[in-house]
Amino acid sequence: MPSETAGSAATRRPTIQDVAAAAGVSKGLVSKVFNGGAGPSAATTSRVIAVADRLGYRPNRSATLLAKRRTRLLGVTMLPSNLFHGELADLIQPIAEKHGYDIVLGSMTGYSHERRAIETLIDFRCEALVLVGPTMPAAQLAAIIGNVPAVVVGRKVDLPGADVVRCDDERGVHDVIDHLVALGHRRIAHLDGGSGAIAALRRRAYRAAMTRHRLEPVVLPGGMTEEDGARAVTDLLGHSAGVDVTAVATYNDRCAVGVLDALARRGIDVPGEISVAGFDDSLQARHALIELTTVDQSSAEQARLAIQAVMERLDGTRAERREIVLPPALIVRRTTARVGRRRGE
Amino acid sequence: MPSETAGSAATRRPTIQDVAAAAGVSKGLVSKVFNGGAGPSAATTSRVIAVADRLGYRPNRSATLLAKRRTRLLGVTMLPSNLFHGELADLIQPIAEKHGYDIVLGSMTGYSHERRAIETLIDFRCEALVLVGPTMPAAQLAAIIGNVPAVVVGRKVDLPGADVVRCDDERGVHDVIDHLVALGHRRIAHLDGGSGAIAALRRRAYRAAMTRHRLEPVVLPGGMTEEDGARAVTDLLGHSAGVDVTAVATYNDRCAVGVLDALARRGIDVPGEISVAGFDDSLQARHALIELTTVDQSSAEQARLAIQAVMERLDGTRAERREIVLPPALIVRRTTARVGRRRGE
DNA sequence: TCACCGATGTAAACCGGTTTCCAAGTTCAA
DNA sequence: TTGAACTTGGAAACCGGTTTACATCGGTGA
Repeated sequence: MPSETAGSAATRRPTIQDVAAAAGVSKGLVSKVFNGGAGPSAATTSRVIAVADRLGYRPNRSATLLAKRRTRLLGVTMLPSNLFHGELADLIQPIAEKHGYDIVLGSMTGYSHERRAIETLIDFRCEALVLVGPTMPAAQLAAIIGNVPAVVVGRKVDLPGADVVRCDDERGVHDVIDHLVALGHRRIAHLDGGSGAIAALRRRAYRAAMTRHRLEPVVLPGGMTEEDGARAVTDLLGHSAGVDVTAVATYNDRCAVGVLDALARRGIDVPGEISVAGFDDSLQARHALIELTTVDQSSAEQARLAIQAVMERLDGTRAERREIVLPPALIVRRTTARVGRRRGE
Repeated sequence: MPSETAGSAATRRPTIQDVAAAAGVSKGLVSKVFNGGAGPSAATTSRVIAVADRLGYRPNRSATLLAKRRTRLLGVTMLPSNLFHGELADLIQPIAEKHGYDIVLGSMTGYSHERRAIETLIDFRCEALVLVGPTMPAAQLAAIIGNVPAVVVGRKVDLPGADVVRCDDERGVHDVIDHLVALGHRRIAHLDGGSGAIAALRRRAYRAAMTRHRLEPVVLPGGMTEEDGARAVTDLLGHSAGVDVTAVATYNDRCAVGVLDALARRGIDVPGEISVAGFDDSLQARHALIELTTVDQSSAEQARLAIQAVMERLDGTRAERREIVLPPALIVRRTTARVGRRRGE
């Protein structure tokens, strides 16, 4: 039996050199065996593979990445606790794989980590980035990604090197407001999504839609989560000004669910007393006990188009910037209804 | 102005060699500047940093990983679309960071990808693994992780090298069944979680609890998602055998939510006609329109203990295997009630 | 018999960092 | 004044692969 180098450290992983020595060939040849290049004969190939198997050899990823010209890695930033992001990542994975790319997830927890997450992905030499709902200012974003091909998903942002795939948020918001106005609502509040860029966009769209209907906008400071939605309701009902709001259009479904929660706890009927509309058409929204009126952004389609865009960049098929805007679809469910009377009136 | 090497390829990222050349020092010294070792003087340090800044230098992660003895990387496997996993990953990140570790997310989509996800993390030379709810058989798992320190979260599994942090699932299930029995239920069905290991455990616990109460177990084939829960209800009500079930204890909250959904669509009152209990105490469960009776597994505590366990392994503080079992907490909400009369009886 | 060719394999450079070892210069105490 | 110790920095080995240039060899056609 050929000696396997020292064999002293039971802990050290075998390297390509160990395999080469055990098989009695050079390490260059072993590399060719695994990368399917011309050179090794059939006999050698099977012998090397057998030895590698016996030794439990697996190539060192870092070394491979360092030595190879291309990494075939796709970086995807996401917020792990955001189900929308998670679903998108799930959808992206198999598509990227079909194109021969592995994906690396960069988890951004909170705002400051967004920068770090992107930098980490670039440091791993990802060939392209898929940025799911980044919240940074465009200029900062541009500075960080430099000339790495990127596609931004879900947010309107003007970066020379980055494509954009998103749903037409403005139209989605307008559709919601039109729907509520058609139901007779006049005092329609918007529960916003905080300081992010998408939140700002939807807020502006809300203001525009209200103005178009000659109605006065009421923006409630909110956030991205159920807690934010619930808290906003507490704030709203605390003020006397809030009591005559008959409908709330929220930043996303999560907020809307929080709003429904808070209203239910107070015994306020939806949609009898207040109508509520969300945004995303998440799984939660479809639930029979919730049946939230919301806007579908067709995330599967977004995932597909995002990968396609990035692949075109990598193939060199296309160099000019592209923005793909998908039409949203208003999904009317149970939580919106014709404006009604207040309890006790 | 010092020349910056060739300057021809505007695209190539500057390397440590470029910085060294531009600053007029050796690359070894540049490395020391960034890694805070003894050697460089204050003047040199600031000069090198200035040059690096100007050039936009960032170290190549692969090269660093390859050259360094330690990677200070923690691999975390997760299913991106699973909110429970996402929340756990979110909780793990800051704790790991406090210990000086970065985390790499390995996304496993479906069963076969679980192996690939773990292998990828090992190939990245993660020093330790946090496996969130792995579904593989223990023997396979052992073969893949080899002697990489690992902690399994949420699942009872007996691997010599791997610690386990989990909630006492058996007790959680027993608590649920005891609770339902105390409410007078006798025909209590279990909607199981499919083929995974955790599902098997909870299924067995359910059978044991029923047997203890001298009741006959009824296991409905389910799965992990809302759809599975809803489908199980359809199946159940299709059979005449199903109609006398008065309570359903599900594998997790997601199924339970699906069950509630399906029941609501059929106009079956919960908890008037059927009681439903979940498992996880997820955000969904707490919602005012749902108020699901469920079991809390204190995921924040699990995250903390998981990192602690893995750090002890890495520090060499502890070598023997440890299994930490957290007590579950039954959370009684609205969806379970004293057994009632059927509609129309 | 000779020049040439394809198949197979080796040696060495290289990817971009880190780390060890050593040299040169400075400072300081004896 | 000398030499020990400390500071600062450079040269080179190394991490584990990939890739290029080249060597070797049996076979082949002229």
